[in-house]
Amino acid sequence: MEKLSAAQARRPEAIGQEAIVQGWIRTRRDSKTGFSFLELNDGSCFGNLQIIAPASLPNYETEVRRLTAGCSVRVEGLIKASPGKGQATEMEAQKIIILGWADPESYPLQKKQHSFEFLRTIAHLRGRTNTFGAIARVRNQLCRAIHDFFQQEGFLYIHTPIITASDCEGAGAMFQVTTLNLETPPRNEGGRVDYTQDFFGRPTYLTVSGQLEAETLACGLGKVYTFGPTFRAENSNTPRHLAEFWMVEPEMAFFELEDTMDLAERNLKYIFRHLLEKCPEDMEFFRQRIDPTVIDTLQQILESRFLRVSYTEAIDILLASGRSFEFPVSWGKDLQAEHERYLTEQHFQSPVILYNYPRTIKPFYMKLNDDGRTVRAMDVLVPKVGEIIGGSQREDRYDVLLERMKEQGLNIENYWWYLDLRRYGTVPHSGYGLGVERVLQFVTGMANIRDVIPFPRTPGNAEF
RNA sequence: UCCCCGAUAGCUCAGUUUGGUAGAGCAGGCGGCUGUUAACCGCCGGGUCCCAGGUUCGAGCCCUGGUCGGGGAGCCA
Repeated sequence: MEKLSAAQARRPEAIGQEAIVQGWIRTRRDSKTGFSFLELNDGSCFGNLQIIAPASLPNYETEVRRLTAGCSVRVEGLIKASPGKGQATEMEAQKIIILGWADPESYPLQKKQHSFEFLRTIAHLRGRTNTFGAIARVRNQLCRAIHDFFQQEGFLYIHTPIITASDCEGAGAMFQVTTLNLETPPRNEGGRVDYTQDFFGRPTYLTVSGQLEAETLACGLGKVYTFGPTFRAENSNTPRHLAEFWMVEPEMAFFELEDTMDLAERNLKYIFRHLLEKCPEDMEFFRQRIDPTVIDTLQQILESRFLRVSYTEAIDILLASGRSFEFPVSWGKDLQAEHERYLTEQHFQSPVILYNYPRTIKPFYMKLNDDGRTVRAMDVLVPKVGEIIGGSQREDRYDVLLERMKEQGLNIENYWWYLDLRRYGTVPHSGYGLGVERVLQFVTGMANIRDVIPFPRTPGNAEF
């Protein structure tokens, strides 16, 4: 007998087939006229497979009638058209084997809504809920869409290192990686820790971005992207930050900033279209239970062109808005969350690409404009979530880059290889970073980033 | 890291204003009813009121400190 997933068994084509399905019970409803309804979910799709368990089953009274949420079962039976509403098919069970009981007195999940705060404390079980099942499936399709998009665009998928010796990549505090004994580290004559005895013979860290390494490969292979975990040791406690998150970083030789904005727009639209096509049930769940606007918002975005607004124009818009912001607006200061929200949610009511930021608020690697005051940076801002893409054209002139590195106090010796890219056959090139969890938040409407990754890492929290 | 808010049954919460040692719904058990579908109806069991001090005849409630969680801010994706 063939094993079917719940997704397969729910399709009308399966009617008439004898099959085995396996999964976890969501709920049981007894009918006194000689059978029970079981809702079985195996994660293969949002919906449950309805099992009809007749009282004639030998273990009906002893076992089937004791099934509660969370129990795991194997069911053999016949898939039939369902006379009830709510599902096309159902399985009439011929045999039900209980694989594992779930004591209802202690099993934490019930057939009701739980708070996301509570579910976070049982992250090992929350994948069995509607919401986290839907997120896992959307996350999967999101990653697939990312790969499909870049492959179709002719990019090479490359792997950049997780462990890096760059002491600063312009993106915040880092986690140190060491095999030294922290209780009694070796010391040199000056009394400082002797890192020549560490595993790599020098201080090393978890990467905060694969960008610099991606640049080296782009300057030889053309269009590349890296996609992996990224680590930030910032003490950030917000619904939009994780200490460990996933990021896609395309890097393109011979791309100017305008090419990059176009790519970012195609990239996001490709993802949104893919998710609407591949996850209609899950997206409908998010629309009904999480945020009623998610589907409409994505569809509107697909039909419109992203606006491109320079930082200077954005400042003018904010100043002319007549709004009183908590943080005053002035040219040269970075935009605050409230400013970005005003632009995306009030003024434009759509995603916006801001570009040409003041040099003083951006990292060393961004290309200086001819005005000497701004750099070729671009951020894609979306309503509610804020920045989901940050990118730039990279500085490709050796002298200018060296000057900016000194300006920002970098240890030049660690970046000799990065400077070499400008010393030998330098080319204009650009890239950006796309935060996977931020995109997931945007498309699902989930308010807290800790609920779009299975095992969130945040300050003080590394359970599971 | 800063500023607010919160922690009461397995879960979601009320009770805090005005101190007098706890309630509802859901979940669970039992019974009823029904091709049901977050099923429905009745009964029952279930609490270290986050922790440690303090005030008081008496603290879930007031005070102090801590722990954990949430929201906002900064940093950023």
